[in-house]
Amino acid sequence: VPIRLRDVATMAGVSPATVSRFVNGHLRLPQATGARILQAVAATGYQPNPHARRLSTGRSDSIGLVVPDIANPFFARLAAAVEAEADERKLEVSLFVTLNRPGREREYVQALVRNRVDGLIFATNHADHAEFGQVGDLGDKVVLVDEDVPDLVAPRVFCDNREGGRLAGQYLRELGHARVGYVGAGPEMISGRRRLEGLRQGLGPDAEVSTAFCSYSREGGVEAAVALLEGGPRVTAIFAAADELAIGVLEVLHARGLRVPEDVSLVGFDDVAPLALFAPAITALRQPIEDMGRRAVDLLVAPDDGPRRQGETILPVTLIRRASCGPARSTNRGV
Amino acid sequence: VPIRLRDVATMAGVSPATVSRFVNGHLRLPQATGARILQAVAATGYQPNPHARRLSTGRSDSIGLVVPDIANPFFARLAAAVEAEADERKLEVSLFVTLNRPGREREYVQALVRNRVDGLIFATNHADHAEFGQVGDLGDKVVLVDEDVPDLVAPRVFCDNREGGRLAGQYLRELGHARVGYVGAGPEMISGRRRLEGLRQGLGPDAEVSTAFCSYSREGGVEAAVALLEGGPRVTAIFAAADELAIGVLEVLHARGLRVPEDVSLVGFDDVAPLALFAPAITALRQPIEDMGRRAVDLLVAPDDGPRRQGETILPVTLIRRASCGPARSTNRGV
DNA sequence: TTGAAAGCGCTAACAG
DNA sequence: CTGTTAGCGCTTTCAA
Repeated sequence: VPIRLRDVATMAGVSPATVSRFVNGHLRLPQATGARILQAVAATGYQPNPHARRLSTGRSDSIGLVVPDIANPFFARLAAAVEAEADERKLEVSLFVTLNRPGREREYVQALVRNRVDGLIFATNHADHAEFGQVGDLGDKVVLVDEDVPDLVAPRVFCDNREGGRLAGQYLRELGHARVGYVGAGPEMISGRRRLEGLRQGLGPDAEVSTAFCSYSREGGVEAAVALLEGGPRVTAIFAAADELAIGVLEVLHARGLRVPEDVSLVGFDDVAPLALFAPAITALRQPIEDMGRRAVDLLVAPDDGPRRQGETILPVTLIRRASCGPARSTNRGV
Repeated sequence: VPIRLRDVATMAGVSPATVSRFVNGHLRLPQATGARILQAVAATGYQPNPHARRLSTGRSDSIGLVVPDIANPFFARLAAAVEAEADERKLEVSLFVTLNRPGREREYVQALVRNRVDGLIFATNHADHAEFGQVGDLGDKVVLVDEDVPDLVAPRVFCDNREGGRLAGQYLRELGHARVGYVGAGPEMISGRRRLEGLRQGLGPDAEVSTAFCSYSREGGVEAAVALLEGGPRVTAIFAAADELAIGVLEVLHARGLRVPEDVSLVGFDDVAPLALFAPAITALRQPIEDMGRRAVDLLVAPDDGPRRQGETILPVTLIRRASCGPARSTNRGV
């Protein structure tokens, strides 16, 4: 039989309201009374009924994490960070996976509006958010992570995409590369746009960059790599705007007998896969995922008018140099 | 302003009870009345308040997924499968990450008992479940996945651990290996015990296997590999009972200048990491994680007395042959 | 068949 | 400062 607040109250010889206030910390009680209550709670093993509490308060003390695919290591690590931070704040996390199913986002907003969750941490990796972008005022209950949703008013947590691109471009330029391929999201996505801009900036005005836009998936990387190989000028290096893309590119390169980095250099982005053990170990920009996840929760629970609620939070990226980039030589077989 | 059931009822000219019954499918209504209700729902955009419903029914229509670490690709993929299956059944999933923090498991059981979730899918990768094993009757509300918790009465979903070990052993024997190292969990864990038994069985009675027990983590793999290298007889092949372990072993091998498979062959387990792209591509037993996750949800929602509720469900594993295993030669440098 | 009313367990005005 | 009371919004017996 479940123990109710009332049972505890009876046992401690006080009213339910007193117990409620006391256990929720809204009330200081004389030593003796407090002890009696605590004692009754311990004796009965009382645990409050969360649904009753939620119905009464209108809060759920839980947040929703929306990701395209939790099997993707990037979002899995984001989830780990979000869960850890939420846990510290006694918040439960509900997992919502979109798998790019249309209409899902609206459902999650409904979940929010109906107080099923107190807030939403929203991560995406594609650009199609027709419905979601249009929802009106979500009252600072949503935080966007990693990718933008145009027209949606909400604080954002991004890594420094532009700087990441710039770092890669600069590094490649130092190695002498002047014809570089970009594999990644197109300008309709903020990550794609900024990384590409950064890449161009880092490479300098004399470099030539060929772009092959694709979705963030291994297949996307394969297709883009093929497109790069078949059309346009030969490149001596490829910048792939995600690990999975780099993996797809690498597969194509391997399949065509192109060596990395002797024939083509390769830079990835995210650094969530065990890139160090690949053949060759892949150089990549590392996103501060843990920080991003924790910060997102931070922002979500911050008071509505707090200073941290506005605009973008940009967290720094790091270039992790491994074996997949080498000097551009005139003898390169190129792509 | 939120729309309540009552508002819809008023608008449709019926009582709240009727609307409730109708929208929950407990009641068939004359065409006209039904249409009026539907119309009112649509017009107002009514969404039931989940907390009120949960309080009233004592169900939450959500399940808890307990994993040691969601950043671990194995559990991330398990989560993806569980979420997908749960979603199809209109079940929400709450994510509980233990990070091996003691006492957590008791909390999750409490969550279960308090109806915060209707059921728990429980995955672990260590053996210490003192408290959890002791809880009494969970009323068929828990399903164990991937690893056992002794003394806990609940249906279990495992991959065919013994067969996995056997397949590896047999393969290695065919390649001529007679001195093999085992890196993985010890006999206190069902995965460790069965995989090792299977390995011995597949290798046959004449083979010699050295064991290095460790926790399921990259560091565990490193330590175990070092132990294997330093103590005991040289081995010509290593069976690592998890991908991460194989990765740790590979790191040590690389660091010591040992070539795979020329000097040592290596077999992993799980096949969740992008093993095909490693140097060398790693041979591994593939677990049917998607099936395991879906089946677990299945079992959880099955009626209490259904035939599927009892005992273990064993799902088949597959040996994926890649480049990390080669013939045992007398010229092997060995370990 | 439909409706009125009680109640799920908790919180928070309000009153004493 | 403590207790009484009225909900939170839904489901569901029970009565009509």
